This record gives sequence, structure tokens and C-alpha cells, in this order.
Amino acid sequence: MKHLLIAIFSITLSLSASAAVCNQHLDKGTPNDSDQILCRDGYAAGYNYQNKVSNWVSYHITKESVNAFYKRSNSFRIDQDLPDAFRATSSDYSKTGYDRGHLAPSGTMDFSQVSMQESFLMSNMAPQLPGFNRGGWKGLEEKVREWANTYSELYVVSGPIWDGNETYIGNGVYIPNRFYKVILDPNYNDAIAFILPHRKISSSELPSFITTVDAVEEITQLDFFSDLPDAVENEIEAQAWDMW
DNA sequence: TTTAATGT
Repeated sequence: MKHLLIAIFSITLSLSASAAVCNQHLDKGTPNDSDQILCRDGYAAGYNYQNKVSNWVSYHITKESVNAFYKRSNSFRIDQDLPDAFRATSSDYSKTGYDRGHLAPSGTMDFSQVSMQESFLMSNMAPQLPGFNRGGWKGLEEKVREWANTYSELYVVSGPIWDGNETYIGNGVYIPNRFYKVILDPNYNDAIAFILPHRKISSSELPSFITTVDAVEEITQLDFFSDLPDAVENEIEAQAWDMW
């Protein structure tokens, strides 16, 4: 019996190792280990215990997934998968003037009811000024959904930039100074990246924030798309995709 | 608004 259990366990391990990594969301690489990696239907997240915000969220999207739709729940929930002491709560954000801003957007995660609801876990939130979240950040998310339609499939990684001098809201949820988003088109081997200042920004300003994946890696110390062949990774990360 | 949110 014991041997049978070990055999089943080994088979399960090898199956999960050969299958898509976290529903394909980490297929092109894991940006870093962070304190805890959370795997959801719609995205993977690398959570930062000290800041109570994820360092990155990574998601694979397709034309089909972005066009499917379930009604937005607006039901923000504590992430019970995290240790108690490191969980962000809605009350941390309440009456602070900061939005509970999605890192992996609800409007992109709404291909099933479960994945839409999982996008409302507090581990997927960062404190964002309303003029940022409801302005340029929202505009960039819409642009990504348009690109998914045009290019049929994309890998996206998004998160905060920590400069080390941040203040916090509530019980220690740190306010990022900047945010990044990097986008890979795996079929044409093209990439584009953005570094956005955390202030009120409009969609029309977005082109001025285009940069390279290399620049985001240098600032964040993350390593994006590390499972691509090195030659491909080096080439696409040094140039900004000319698709805007 | 098939957006993203807050507050009552």
C-alpha cells in the first residue's frame, strides 16, 4: 500500500512537471520565487509578505479568453492561502483614498466565473490612486485585450516597482511608486514594456512610458520569460515592439 | 460599457 501511494505520488509529480506550469501562466518562466507563489485559473502571482502586495502577476491570454465574459462580481476577498499575518484586507484600503487596484485585471480574467472571482482576491490588489487605476492603467489593460484579439495569444506580467522609500496604508500595505507591465507575443517573438509613474495618468500618455523588458528587469530585479531560448530572449527584451 | 472603483 505504501509503495502504491508513493508510485501514485511520483506519477502525479511527473505529470504536473510535464504539464503546463500553472495553467500556462508560467510557461515562459517564473519572474522570481517571491515569498509565496499563488496559482489561479486566470493568473499566477508572486506575493511579497513584507509589502502585502504581489511582486508580479503573470498570465497567458488568448483571443478566446479575453472575449469570454462573466459579470463582474466586485466581491473583494481576503486570500486565505496566505499566512494570517501577511494578508491584506479591504479595511487596509478603506477610506485611504486608494483604490484596491487589480494587478491581473478583472476584465481580462472574466472568462469563467471562478477566474473572475479569483481576480478579486486581495493578493491580486495594490493600492492605486483612482486617477491612475481608472485612467491610464485601465487604458493599458484595454489595449492589452485589443492586442490579444489582434495577435491571438499573449503572455503578460505586471506588478509594482519598489524603490524602498514607500509609505503604507492600513496595517502595512505598501503604496508602489511606479508600476510595470511587460507583454510577449510568443508567435511573432515580440515584446513591449511599460513603466508607469503612480500618479493620475491618461491613456493618451501611455506611448511616452514605453520601454524595454531589459529596463524593467534592471529596475525590478525580476527575470521575465527566462524559459525562452536565450538568443530569442536577449533579442526581444532589448527592443520595444513597434506595434503601438 | 462586456471598465474599475468608492461609499451609502
